[in-house]
Amino acid sequence: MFRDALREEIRAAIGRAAVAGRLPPVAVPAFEVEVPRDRRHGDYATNAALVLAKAAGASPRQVADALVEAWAPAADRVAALEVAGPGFINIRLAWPWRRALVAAIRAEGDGYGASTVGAGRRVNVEFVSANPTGPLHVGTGRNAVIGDVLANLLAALGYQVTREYYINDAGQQVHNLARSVEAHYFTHFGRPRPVPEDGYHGDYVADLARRIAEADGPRWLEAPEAARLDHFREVSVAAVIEEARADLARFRVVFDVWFSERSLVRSGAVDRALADLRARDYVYEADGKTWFRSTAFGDDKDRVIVKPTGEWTYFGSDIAYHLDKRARGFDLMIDVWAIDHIGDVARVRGGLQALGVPPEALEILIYQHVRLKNEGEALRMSKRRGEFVTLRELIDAVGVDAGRYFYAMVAPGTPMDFDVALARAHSQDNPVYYVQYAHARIAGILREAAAAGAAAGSAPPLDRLEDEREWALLHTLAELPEVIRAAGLRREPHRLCAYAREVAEAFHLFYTHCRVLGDDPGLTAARLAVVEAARTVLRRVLGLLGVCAPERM
RNA sequence: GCGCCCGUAGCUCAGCGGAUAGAGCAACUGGCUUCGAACCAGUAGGGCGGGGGUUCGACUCCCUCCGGGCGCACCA
Repeated sequence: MFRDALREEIRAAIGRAAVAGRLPPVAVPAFEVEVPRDRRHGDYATNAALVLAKAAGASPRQVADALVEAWAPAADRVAALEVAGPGFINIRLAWPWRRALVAAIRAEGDGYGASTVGAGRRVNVEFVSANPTGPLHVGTGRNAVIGDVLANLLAALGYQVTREYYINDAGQQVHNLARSVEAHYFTHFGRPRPVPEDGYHGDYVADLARRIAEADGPRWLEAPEAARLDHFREVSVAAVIEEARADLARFRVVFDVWFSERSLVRSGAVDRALADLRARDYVYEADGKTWFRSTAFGDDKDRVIVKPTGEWTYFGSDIAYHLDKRARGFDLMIDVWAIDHIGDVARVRGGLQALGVPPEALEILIYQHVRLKNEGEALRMSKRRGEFVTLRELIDAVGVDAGRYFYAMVAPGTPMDFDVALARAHSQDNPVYYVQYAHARIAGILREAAAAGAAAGSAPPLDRLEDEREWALLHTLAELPEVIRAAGLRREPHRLCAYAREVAEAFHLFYTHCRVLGDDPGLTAARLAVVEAARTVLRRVLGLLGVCAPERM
């Protein structure tokens, strides 16, 4: 609330300075009100004079002096203005305004930090969408957390958010899975067959075959191959997806829509997309295949869209899939993809653009791989070979809270080294506990207060707040709306973790120096109000991260 | 070879064009008869891969080189 208000005051001051002839009448440039890194530079600082100097034809410090003179803020809002450094104006707030934040946060409650910048626009966040050919692995965990936290952030910003999982149940990979299950099925009934070279080799494949054998007996041995593979594929995909759904739910990731690629193909949507592309002259036939002119949209070569067999490539159905999302009324589509798909971005964007979808309607959020190590040894993961660490194993080892925080903490664009052994050993040192501990301490204070009959009440005497440590905490709490906005609009969930740590640190400092429960009922009530405000913010941030805010630890 | 991404403290990572680049872990020192010590206070440790450029100001933007990752399928 402070930053926005200050920005307005400064804008007005620039106008007044111009009217008074202290500044030439120039267009007001974009300027910032920010929290200075060094607290000695005040509570807030603005670079308004620096960005104004050139157009004003004066030195930044002269402009700053003029602005300060024209501003002359109310004494109960701003305690001091100071021109410093190259021409910053440093701002120190007065206590009456500082205290007003406590009342504001208490009034807004759990809604504090939300905004309406999304204006109800409909957003589809598609994430995870792992091939339904085996258990989710630890790399997927990163995708799950990035997508889920981003969805939470967008909802807090006033977007109408749908979480979606695209099930690739139509292509070669699920066919390979079916053939792998088939091999185990025959083996199960004493007719050993090797798992195909390009099949899936994990133990779970044998489990899938055994489940079919137990349910249906040997009757598929003599069934027509096509019917058998169809059935095996369908049953196996359903089982794998069910496992994924359960693992994700345990990780507190719940999807609104599970969208089947197969259903899309059956509906004829893919054919219609191709017909449309053809009508617009973006496809041609060559070498017995149908090609899409993706080079027209910056791709480095044209892409096959229909194979010689008449089957779709994944790319064809992907275009139809995104068109389907548009048809369902989404203004914005955000796909969360691992870095290994980066080469596909241009063609999918191109395909949609060719069909008249505006480029800004699709955003692809690329995140770097999770590199696995075990005690320093690099671990190569391969779902085909059945060599991977599952998401479930990770959660078993470190828990949901530490796992989610761990993934959320790192910027999507940064490769993440993940030492499994270290993750186990260090789960007790996970920064999430620092944050959760602050919340548990707050809960403890409020328990004690209730037991002693103390409470902030509806109108605590906030004028009793005058300690700089109290303000340091409030100052941090004031940033929540800004943090949610930045994290959501920039698609950078990790900012929440940095902020959560700052809030916890400010609270721990406050706790160490400012005794809450004491002999002075007025001071106790005022500080309890601060504690409640801190609890509101911590809950909110942890809630957005999908991490528990514990009452006790 | 081409395209995209990443190089910041011993390790893992933050850093929104601004003032003396931060945190966690690891190391070392000190603090519990008072609301929870999963905490706090302090010491030590890097000048941001190299070089140019833009800017009043660059870890941040541009160019280039070096190192690493991913991709360059009729797999998804």
